[in-house]
Amino acid sequence: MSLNSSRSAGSSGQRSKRSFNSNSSNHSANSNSKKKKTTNQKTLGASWGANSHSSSRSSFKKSPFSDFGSYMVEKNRKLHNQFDSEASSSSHNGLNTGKNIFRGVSIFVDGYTVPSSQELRGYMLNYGGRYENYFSRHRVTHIICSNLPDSKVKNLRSFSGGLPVVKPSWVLDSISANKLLSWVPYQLDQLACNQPRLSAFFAPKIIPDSGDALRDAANQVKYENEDTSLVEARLEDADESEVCRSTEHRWQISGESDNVMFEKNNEESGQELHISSVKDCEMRIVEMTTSAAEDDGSVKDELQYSTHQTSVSASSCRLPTSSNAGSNQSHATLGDPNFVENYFKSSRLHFIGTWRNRYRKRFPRSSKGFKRTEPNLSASASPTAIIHIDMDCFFVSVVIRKRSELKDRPVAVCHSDSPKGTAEISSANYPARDYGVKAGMFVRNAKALCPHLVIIPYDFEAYEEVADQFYDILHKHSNKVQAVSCDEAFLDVTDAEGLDPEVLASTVRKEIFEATGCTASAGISRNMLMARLATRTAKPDGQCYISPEKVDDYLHQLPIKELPGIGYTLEEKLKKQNVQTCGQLRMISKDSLQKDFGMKTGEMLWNHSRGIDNRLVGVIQESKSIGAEVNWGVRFKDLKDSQYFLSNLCKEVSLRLQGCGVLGRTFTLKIKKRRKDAGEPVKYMGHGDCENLSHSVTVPVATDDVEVLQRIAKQLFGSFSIDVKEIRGIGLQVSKLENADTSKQGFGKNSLKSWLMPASRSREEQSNFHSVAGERVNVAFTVDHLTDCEDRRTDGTSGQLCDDSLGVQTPVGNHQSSGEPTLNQVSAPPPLCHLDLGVIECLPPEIFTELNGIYGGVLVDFVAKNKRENTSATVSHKQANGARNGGGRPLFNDVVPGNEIAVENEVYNEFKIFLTSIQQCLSLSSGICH
DNA sequence: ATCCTCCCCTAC
DNA sequence: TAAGGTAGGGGAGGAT
Ligand SMILES: Nc1ccn([C@H]2C[C@H](O)[C@@H](COP(=O)(O)OP(=O)(O)OP(=O)(O)O)O2)c(=O)n1
Ligand SMILES: [Mg+2]
Ligand SMILES: [Mg+2]
Repeated sequence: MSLNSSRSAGSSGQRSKRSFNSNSSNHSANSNSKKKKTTNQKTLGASWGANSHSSSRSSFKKSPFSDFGSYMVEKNRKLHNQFDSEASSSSHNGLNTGKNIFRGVSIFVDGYTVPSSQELRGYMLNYGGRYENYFSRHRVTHIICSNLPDSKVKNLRSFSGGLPVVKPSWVLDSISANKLLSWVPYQLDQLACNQPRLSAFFAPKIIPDSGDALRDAANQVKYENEDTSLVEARLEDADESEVCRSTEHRWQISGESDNVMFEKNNEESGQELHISSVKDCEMRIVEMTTSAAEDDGSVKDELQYSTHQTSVSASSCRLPTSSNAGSNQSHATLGDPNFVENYFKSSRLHFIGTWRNRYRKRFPRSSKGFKRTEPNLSASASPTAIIHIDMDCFFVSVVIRKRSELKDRPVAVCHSDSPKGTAEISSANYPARDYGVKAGMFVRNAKALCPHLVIIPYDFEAYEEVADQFYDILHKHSNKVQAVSCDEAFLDVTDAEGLDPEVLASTVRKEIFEATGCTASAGISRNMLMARLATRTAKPDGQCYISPEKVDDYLHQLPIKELPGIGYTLEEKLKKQNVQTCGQLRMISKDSLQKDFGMKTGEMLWNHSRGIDNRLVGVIQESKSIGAEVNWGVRFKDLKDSQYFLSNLCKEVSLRLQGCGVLGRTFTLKIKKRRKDAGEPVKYMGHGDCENLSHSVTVPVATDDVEVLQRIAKQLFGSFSIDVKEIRGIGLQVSKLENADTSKQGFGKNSLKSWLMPASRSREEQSNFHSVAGERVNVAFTVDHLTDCEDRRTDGTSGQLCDDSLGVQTPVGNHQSSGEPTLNQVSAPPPLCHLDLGVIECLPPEIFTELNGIYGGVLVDFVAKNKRENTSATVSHKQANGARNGGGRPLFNDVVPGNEIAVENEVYNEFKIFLTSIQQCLSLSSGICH
């Protein structure tokens, strides 16, 4: 194949073969030194953004008490701020009936506790104490912890600095007793002889020595393992039992038909233990579900999320006795209470999955994709020039760039170096690939293929840094950059006048190498599809141009699996039609493809097999959904485990929403349920063969509030009626996103917001209150909500315009926004903080109850709180401050507006209709609330 | 037709 | 031990 492919635009270390375009004259490898250390601008809340991450990491080394997981910097900042405002507000909301039991007490919670640190925080908040997210000898008066592993006791002893280290039951018992009890009887047993030591104040709580430890372990690998029963099997992932059983199950192992190990895992052929307890468990879930679905004002507290204030007032007397401190540790993976956090911290897929959002923050540029009708076709229009560029074996390259002794050896990135391990290879360098080692493979299979494979650990921070440099360079050379992933992007260089795209690609690659010490490869062609394919040919450390005339030749022999968009399943389906190459694919008519695979997919197949691709290189559009899921290490012993886990997942999702500045209305809970007959997965702590279930609900008020999320998630969870022991994975996804700023302060031209607004915002509005409201309700609500409980951005325009997020904020007085055509659309009900207390208080009780239900039960507390406060001040408070959990009410209230309600006011009447329509939306869109 | 929900598929 | 996430595209099938 006479494609114009060249190598070595950048590397001199292993200066290779053909050098493209001799322009790359002299860039020696040690030009590394002149690297401009890219600055630490980076992202705000995201984990590996150098700013947050490296700072949190370095502080982690010094201060063992700082939280360091994903988003934790942001989280702690918020938590800190929140405590004060929550505490001050709760001092007015009547919850702290128990007076200020903990006045003068300031606790720091270390490690896993029962109840959770968040619950303890809630107790302190409501009973006059303080809660510190970070340890500080100056502020903390008591350290709370229970049942630390011995390894940690020593450290605890050294940093406690003479402060009391007591069990959580001290807090609970004090609440029960309604007075502050002496902490002495509650001193941690393990520290009974508590010796104050000021010195080792910053002794690490956990030692992040992973790198060397891993390598040491590698060096002392025992090769005793001779069980190598190598069997020809193509399916890595399957539990062995499944291999024989199911023909239709999809094994996601891509293109791995080589030798892999096939182990017999015949222990425990899936017997059900404790049938009775399983049944019992199900019963309880069912009970919860129905009670939640029915109109049931009083709620079972023991099944609630560990949200502080609520349970305090309702069950503070019961909790202390019911929860045995430290007895039950069976959360996911050996009872790590911070499992979610820690898990994400180590997950490579989480890293690459969340990278995009970090990139968004780093380059919020809104230079939008350009429109062109026929970008692809005839040469008559200015021929497009697309460059696709991708780092070579990215994760490996970054780590070994300074270890030249490894460059020619087979190397792979993996958590484990065990020849028996089921850890996955993340990336393998090219020498390793010669042995057949590939990303996604179990390390034991990789080792079997390549016994001398060198395993190196992850370094997410470094990946993030190199990715930053990578994109800095790309943006320098083109303003049409479409990020694909942390190591891969498209450039549209059509408009790069006078610049040969190949020269440009070469330049860019050279700069990347000089800046990062890592090589990249590039493909150049007329569209994104062909550019991407060209990159494959170019790798490693090369570039390749595919001219329009060569496209047919290039594709003819190409296996269809190589086409982006064709994965395992499509390949298999097409194989059944005797289609293996693009040439064969072309023989099938578009109609036939569309009949077999659907309209869009059929067309995609038809187009791609011909090298046609009409996509445009464009800026990443705003995100449509945000979620988090964990499908590894998930093993629940009882309902409590699962709810604790889910609660943490909600926290994570809430933080991500806040981190992205969006609120969401649709919530989807995904559950992986062990398939019947599926035994313990081949992969350690994996999910194995599962059924994937999902339920979703759409609420009328967009939110990012953790408590609302928890409430919703719990409700959804209940709707599954699943035995928690069968759960192998959980995920929560939020969609129908709205911009938080416009949602919270933008005033829809056509929504309830304006007339529920505090009068202070608009005098005019106030004076016209009745008439205006009446009119508008008529137009906007009765019509729209009935026809359309649809998602809508707060700005009617599809939302990408910066104008709206920036300035517009149509001052309320402008409410008429005069006869906008958008009157036909409607916004969701306003955020809590925008409700006019006066209006709310005057509502008839029935309507108030309904509204409260719509707001997830927090309205009652909102009113209670605000009645005692300066109303105007609360407007600026974060919504969460007002979103106090209202004592475990069901998420949705089923009180149907009674027909007999005396309507003395037209406004109320319209409002009632609005509520009713919302109610309909709710009950229809969610299968769980009738 | 067009929407919605519940999936499946794909890519990194 | 090990860290199988994330988000968009899209199809099937039901409700409107
Ligand atoms: N199954 C996978 C695929 C990718 N990655 C991570 C590691 C890779 O280094 C990075 C980039 O993915 P690429 O597909 O670009 O693969 P590489 O860069 O490693 O190799 P190549 O030279 O083929 O691009 O994403 C991963 O962890 N697991
Ligand atoms: Mg790559
Ligand atoms: Mg890539």
